[in-house]
Amino acid sequence: MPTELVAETLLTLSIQERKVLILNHALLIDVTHIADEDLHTAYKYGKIISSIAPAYFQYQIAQDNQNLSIIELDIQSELISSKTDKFADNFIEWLKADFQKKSAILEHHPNPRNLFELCGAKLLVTSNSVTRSLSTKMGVLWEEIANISPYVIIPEFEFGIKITGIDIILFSEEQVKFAQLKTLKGTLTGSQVPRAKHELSIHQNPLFIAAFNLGDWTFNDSKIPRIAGKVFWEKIHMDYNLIENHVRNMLQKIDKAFTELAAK
DNA sequence: TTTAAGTGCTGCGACACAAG
DNA sequence: CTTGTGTCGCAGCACTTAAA
Repeated sequence: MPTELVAETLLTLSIQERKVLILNHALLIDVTHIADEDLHTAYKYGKIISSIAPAYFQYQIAQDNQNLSIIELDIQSELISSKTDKFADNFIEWLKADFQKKSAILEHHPNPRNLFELCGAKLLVTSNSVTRSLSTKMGVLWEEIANISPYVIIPEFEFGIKITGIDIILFSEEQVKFAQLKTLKGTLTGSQVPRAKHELSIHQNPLFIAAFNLGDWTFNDSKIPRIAGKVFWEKIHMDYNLIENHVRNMLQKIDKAFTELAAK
């Protein structure tokens, strides 16, 4: 068992090795003051990661400066579009498969799972699964795009570790912040809000983020700040208009593919 | 009266795990 | 090794109540 954990050693390892190392160190963290047992591991991971995060961010930022910096808008644009293009391609493939799957279900209709299947409404049943699936998958896309920034750490991508209630860790105003990243301001449904507050409140500098400044807030807490859209992306030195444009192209491409499949 | 906030309900996909 | 099942996190919508 190593005695201390520093960013420099972590950076030389594979994701899997990082995970093991962090797991081992997490065992030593005291959690007796955390009431909710379900959040014990989340608290441990938070502690470990916040201890190495400052150096980790410094490294990422230095590395970014050395290479082709994302501060260059054309480079940033290139990085974003590679994500959105890939997303569109993958999703359209999924769309085709989903249409076929739904056709098969409607032909045999063994056990209808919802009203649309029961009634053989092919386009409606597909629309239902398409919008839901699209929303969910895009949630991950925002994380991937944000991860382009050296001011961001996604624990899952970087360490292979999921922290309950934490999607993203970011460095801004000289602080390491633990946050949830959602699509819209109103993404969280009523019953999910108290849980989100609870999960965030055990970490230092919690933050609630909506990737887009759309809808109305459903998250409201006196101690946990919230930010949306451009304000967020600027904090991690990314250009909001660039992102919006690439996402617009992506969704229009997907929309077109959906229309064509529906017309068949 | 209109607007905002709070709550409960729904379905889909990813994942873990057990049963076959 | 495959298949079924349960849990969790993702999303949107309807409704009620309180505030402006």
